[in-house]
Amino acid sequence: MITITLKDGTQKQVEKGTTVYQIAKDISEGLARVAIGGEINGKKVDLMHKVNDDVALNILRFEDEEGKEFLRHTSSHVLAQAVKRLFPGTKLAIGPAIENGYYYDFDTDHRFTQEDLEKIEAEMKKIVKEKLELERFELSRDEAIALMQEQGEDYKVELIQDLPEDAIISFYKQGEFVDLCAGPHVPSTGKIKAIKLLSVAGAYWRGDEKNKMLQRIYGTSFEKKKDLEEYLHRLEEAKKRDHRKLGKELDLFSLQEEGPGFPFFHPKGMVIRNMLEDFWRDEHVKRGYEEIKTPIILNESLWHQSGHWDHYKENMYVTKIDDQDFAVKPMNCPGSILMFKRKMHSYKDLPIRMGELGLVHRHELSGALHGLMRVRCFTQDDAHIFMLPDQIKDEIMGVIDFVDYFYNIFGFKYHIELSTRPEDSMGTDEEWELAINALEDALKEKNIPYKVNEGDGAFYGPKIDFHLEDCLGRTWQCGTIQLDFQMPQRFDINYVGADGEKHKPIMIHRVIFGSIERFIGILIEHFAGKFPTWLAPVQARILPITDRQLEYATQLKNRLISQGIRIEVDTRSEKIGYKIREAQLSKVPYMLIIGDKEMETETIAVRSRDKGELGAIEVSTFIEQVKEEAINKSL
RNA sequence: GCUGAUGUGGCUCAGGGGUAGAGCACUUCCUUGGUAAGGAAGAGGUCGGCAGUUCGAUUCUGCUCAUCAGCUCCA
Repeated sequence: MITITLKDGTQKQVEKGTTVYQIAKDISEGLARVAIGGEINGKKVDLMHKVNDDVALNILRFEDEEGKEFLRHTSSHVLAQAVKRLFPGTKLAIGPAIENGYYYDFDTDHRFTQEDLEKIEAEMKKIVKEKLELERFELSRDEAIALMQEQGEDYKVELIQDLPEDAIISFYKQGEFVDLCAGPHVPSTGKIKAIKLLSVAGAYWRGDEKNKMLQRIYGTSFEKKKDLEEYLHRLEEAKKRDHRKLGKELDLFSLQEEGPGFPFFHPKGMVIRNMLEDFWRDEHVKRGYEEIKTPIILNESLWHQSGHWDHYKENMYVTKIDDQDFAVKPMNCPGSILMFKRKMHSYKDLPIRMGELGLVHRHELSGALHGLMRVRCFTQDDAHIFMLPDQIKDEIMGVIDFVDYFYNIFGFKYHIELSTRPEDSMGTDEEWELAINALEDALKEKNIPYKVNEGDGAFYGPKIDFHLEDCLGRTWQCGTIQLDFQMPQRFDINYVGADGEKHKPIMIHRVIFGSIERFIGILIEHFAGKFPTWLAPVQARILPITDRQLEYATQLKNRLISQGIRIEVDTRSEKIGYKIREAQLSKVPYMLIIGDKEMETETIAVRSRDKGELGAIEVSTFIEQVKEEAINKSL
């Protein structure tokens, strides 16, 4: 007999080799029906798992995130099984559960079409109806390889060969289908109640672009039909607020064939951009930053000195001027450093905080371009802080507070990730350790939880990344703080210390928006185009009821413009209902309706985009309200 | 860059080997209507670009460019 400690602390004696399913069943009949697996000493296992030692067991249920993951994992096997049934000879690669679904990679000469997806989905539903039980079995390495070779699964053979010596090689079998898999799974294909295949796309074998491109089928599945419907609904909602769609509809920006990845900002998009930049400037002045502007084209020797030529050249645009090589800047730091070098600095001057809204160009792969989120030229709201070693922590914490303040203005939640030294990097181990420790210390002192991304840092230093969460729960990397001991050495920049000797300052690179272009893209989706009053390209639209009010409308417009309110007049001879509809669709925060009544009493009938009719108020009252809303940046 | 799909008036899309069509938007006229679509007429496109097949191509083929989905990469 062995002892099982359950999550609530109770203990239970069971026979050695008892399955998790049996234990769940013994605890309660009802639990066995909703259980899909367990967590033994923190490791996830399925119901088929046999318990052989004293362990702590936590029964996982369908409603748990883990439960959903098991279900998606099994679904990927069902997908593979369906494909094997319909397209024999297809070779299987890998098929994991992912955040909202699963995928499976296939190698076949047949090109999967949309119709194929429908057929495959139908076959999957059949497999679900068959309620095939999943059986787990283990094989020795040689047996495993032999089995997979027999089935012609070359990719699986490769996977097995790469498994570590002591790995347990397990398989799962459902009906006629057997797949190499570590598990865990749900006990039967019948547990999957709702299945949907979403798309097919190419993916490299093992994620390496040197390898063969396989075909990847994406799908999702749920234990309840309702959950699937909700998920599909959420996808629809996300589509509706896609910044590329809204950017076109609201006339904010565009991308032209003549400049792939180089966005055009329209007058209305420019208003948003300018408001963001104004806000950015105000806040930086308050925090002791100085603003600079450096050129976008600089000569090759600068980029050699900075290390970009060696580490970043594939992404740089180069040109020749008077027979000399030049490059368009992909980053702003070298320019800032030249600015620092223009004169001698005393230790008393530090920290020096230099901000720049810097336009950079990067040659991104054509397939990576995506609206405003991924472009080839963008403006970084960059700043470089030059400081003494003992100022590092305070400066980093200052930036963290700054970022926090900034994101709250827009109602964003965020989380933080710390990236460490990449393979292609400069500097010594000691410097990297010092830099990483400085970032970690600041985070710990602020008591902020963070995730570590090994090897994901910049080539000159580690970084803290801020990942925004929008209202649909999607995340976007925006702000980053990067610590740099390299550039000051490479450029030999110095300050004079209290001892009268030269010393190397330490440098922070940081952005808050990340790129203004991307940030605007995120804002469009976050607000679904309904910008708060302070950002709205048009804050109010005057809607005259008849042509008799046109002249008054123009006077009113001029009055509001002189008060700094962004305003339009709809002068068309249309009915008021129609004008309201259009104003609402263009997401203007306020509609100001004027008819004979309002004209006589010098009032306006205000209709809010979000709250509907607000009734008639004095023009001066409206002006005050809008001004206040804009100043407070109310959401 | 790779794999697949797409590319028709400002926008959303239909069509199809014999030199193009709808709705919305736009212009003009009628209507002057009080909180999400009043009516009529008009203007607007070398069907992404370049070649090829054909008596004839926007439609078929090839190449190319751009976009979309994903991979890779990233602010």
